[in-house]
Amino acid sequence: MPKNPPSAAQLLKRHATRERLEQEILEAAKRLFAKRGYGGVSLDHIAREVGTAKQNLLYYFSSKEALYRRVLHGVLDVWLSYMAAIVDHADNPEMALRKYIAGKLRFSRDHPHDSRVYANEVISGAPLFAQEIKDRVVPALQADIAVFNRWAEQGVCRPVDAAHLMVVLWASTQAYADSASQISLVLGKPQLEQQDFAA
Amino acid sequence: MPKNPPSAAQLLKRHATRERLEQEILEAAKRLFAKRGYGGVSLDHIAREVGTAKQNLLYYFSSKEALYRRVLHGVLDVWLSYMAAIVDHADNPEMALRKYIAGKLRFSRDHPHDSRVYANEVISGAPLFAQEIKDRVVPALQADIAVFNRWAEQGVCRPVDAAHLMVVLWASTQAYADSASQISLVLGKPQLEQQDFAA
DNA sequence: ACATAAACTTACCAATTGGTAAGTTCTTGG
DNA sequence: CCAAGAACTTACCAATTGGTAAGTTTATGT
Repeated sequence: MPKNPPSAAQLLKRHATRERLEQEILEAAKRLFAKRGYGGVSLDHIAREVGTAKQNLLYYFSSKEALYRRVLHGVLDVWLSYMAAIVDHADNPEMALRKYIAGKLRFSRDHPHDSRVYANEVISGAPLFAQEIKDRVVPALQADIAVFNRWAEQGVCRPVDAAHLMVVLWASTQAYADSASQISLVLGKPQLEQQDFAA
Repeated sequence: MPKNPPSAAQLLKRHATRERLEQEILEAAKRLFAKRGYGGVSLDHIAREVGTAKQNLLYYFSSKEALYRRVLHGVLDVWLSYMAAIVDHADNPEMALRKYIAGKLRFSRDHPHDSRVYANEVISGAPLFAQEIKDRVVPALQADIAVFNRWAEQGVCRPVDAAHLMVVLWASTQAYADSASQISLVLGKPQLEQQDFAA
């Protein structure tokens, strides 16, 4: 009775191809969840977009909710990666702010789907997201808030309510992804960048 | 063969009771659409919330989409009613801005469901809303933008890109309704007002 | 060649979806 | 009391939902 333990190299290759399709699924699911929200998307929908069968999705992800959770997790990864900028320039408030806003605008421009999935989840009260937000987002935000408060103490910038400032920054930059359809309706064309750095 | 044309008074009364239930349905639908989005809500869901049968909804509204359209229309009514403030103080920029921000914050506080329905629709690309936005929202916004531009010409305020200023204002104030769950997670308590007028 | 496991399909399933058609109850004017 | 319309239910319907179970194909190491 021959045993067939696959070699390490083959395991890696399989792992790679599997991950590729998995990523494809996650990507398609993200797009659809971004547009229609969790309840508005069916597994069939996602499967057709990827070009496979619904049951194959369930081979990769044990349930719709599990798939959605993975999407959320990935979204949060990207989001946080764009958030790290502010601490890097902890010496110069204006520079830090500019970098920060630029980074978040880049996030909105480069990852609009991520931004919308995030927004959808927040609007619906973050039923599945609350714990991850509490664990990963809140600490990051509070670190940033702490930086602002330190600046205020040192007199290097005006004393603002940093928490609410963060809310305003977050909302404004996020808007350029979430409300893209409306903004382009108002402006005529979808443009960004130059005008925004003024505000 | 006796004919029974109902009297004018009775017609009014019937009309009134009918409208009351209709409003109840619209209210419940609004809450649910706000939380779960269009695709995430079923007619059964709404009917149960109102305490009647799904088929009775279809007696009042010819289809799910028709109901949703009515909800959207109502949301837009409320939204626009809170938007009229800025033109009333077309003489004093700071006063106008304060009134404006205060009004939109009041909207977010008093009508969070409306705000979220609106946001959901915008995020999903406004598939059913585009025309109404074009007809009703865009003119209002452009009127406001014109006011700002006039101020800039008169030198009574700094020359800003008014369109983007409106985007930022809209996003920031809206956020206090749409992202309520996240904001309260960051702050600990859900509070408003005093801190915001500072920003 | 061949066994084995991974990758993918086919065949179902009960529950729910939006919607139609045909009743039935309620109200009201005469 | 009764005709008549409005308000509401009951009974369906085909299509779709998320999910399970049991196949079948494909790749791979020996």
